[in-house]
Amino acid sequence: MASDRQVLIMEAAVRVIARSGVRGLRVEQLAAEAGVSTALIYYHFKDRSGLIRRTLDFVSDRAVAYTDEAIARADDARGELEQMLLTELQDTPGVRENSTAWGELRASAVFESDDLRDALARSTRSWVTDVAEAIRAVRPDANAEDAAERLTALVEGLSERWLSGSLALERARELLRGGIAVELDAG
Amino acid sequence: MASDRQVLIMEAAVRVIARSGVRGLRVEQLAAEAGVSTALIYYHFKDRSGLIRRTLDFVSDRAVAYTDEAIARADDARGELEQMLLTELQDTPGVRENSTAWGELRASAVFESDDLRDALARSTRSWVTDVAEAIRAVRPDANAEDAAERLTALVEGLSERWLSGSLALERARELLRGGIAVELDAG
DNA sequence: GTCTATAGGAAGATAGAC
DNA sequence: GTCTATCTTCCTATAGAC
Repeated sequence: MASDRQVLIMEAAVRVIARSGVRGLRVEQLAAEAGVSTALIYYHFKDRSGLIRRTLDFVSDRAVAYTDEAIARADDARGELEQMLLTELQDTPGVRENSTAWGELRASAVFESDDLRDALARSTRSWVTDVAEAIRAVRPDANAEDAAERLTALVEGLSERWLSGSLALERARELLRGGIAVELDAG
Repeated sequence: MASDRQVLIMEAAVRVIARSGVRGLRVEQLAAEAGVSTALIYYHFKDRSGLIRRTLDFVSDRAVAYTDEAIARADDARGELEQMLLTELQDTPGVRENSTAWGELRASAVFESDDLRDALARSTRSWVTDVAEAIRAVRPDANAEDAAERLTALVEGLSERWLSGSLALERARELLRGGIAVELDAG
């Protein structure tokens, strides 16, 4: 249900959000980035919060795509799990953009409508479920749901620390690998 | 360096930020909350961003105070560690306010000056160090630094999920308790 | 130090032509 | 579907009296 034009605008929105935050996104600035007029943005997305809401969906779809690619590169169940989580902690432009935007959307949802919060909760749940499944593939006896929920929350916490300059990327990745090991060791 | 009036205003600012976010903070609204005029706020804090910067220092000082109180209530080393971390996941007005503001600080630092980022990194580091020490008191042989960094990042991740409506508070607390157990079990 | 009143400027949103 | 032009609202910040 997203036209080419809409995709173009949402791609630009992710770039702007990654650069200035949801809070810093100005419709006029986005229009310039996308090479369209502000009126067109309102035409396609109704209003600013509609735009943000649609962009959130867009970002989480892209994250799913990244994750799928990452899984494809793994050659065993353990590697698949590591890939699923470590993918979010990578300094390639696309991933960094996506992670930054995701963190922003999460943070701004604290003050936004139930609509945005629900969408975010659904995306989160779906990610957790996928990770739980990957954990079961490695350790069928584990409490996979809890471990998955912790590991994904850990990824978000580490990612936010990385992006806010409190933690070096390589250190964040090392901590995450350790966290995976710890969860898989535990009953 | 903070007069009574300034403290009054910053306390009100934390309440407003917890309710509307840093981006949602309106100077006029803050003036009403604090029971002063907008002009007085500019008189004391120069401008909006000066106010926010000072308020964020105020928040991290308060977080340290909460943690100290929590530690005092514990009766053994393990309880001390749990208190230090679980304190941040509590739905009392003061803590929720502080957690919300802290999350806002972290999220907005992604796009702010090095000054703010450095202050945040220092506060984070100091928290991690305290937690690492508490871990060593329970398990002297543990890799306390890594565990502390993961557990505090986990707290932030869970807290953000709670505040953004993706996770029930009691579930977040349960996951955190589990996380502490898992880290203490591991070598 | 503190207030009232207001200047001045963004930024979201829309009207109307093409 | 898309643009140019503009309206209106809202908000930061200051001037000036007390």
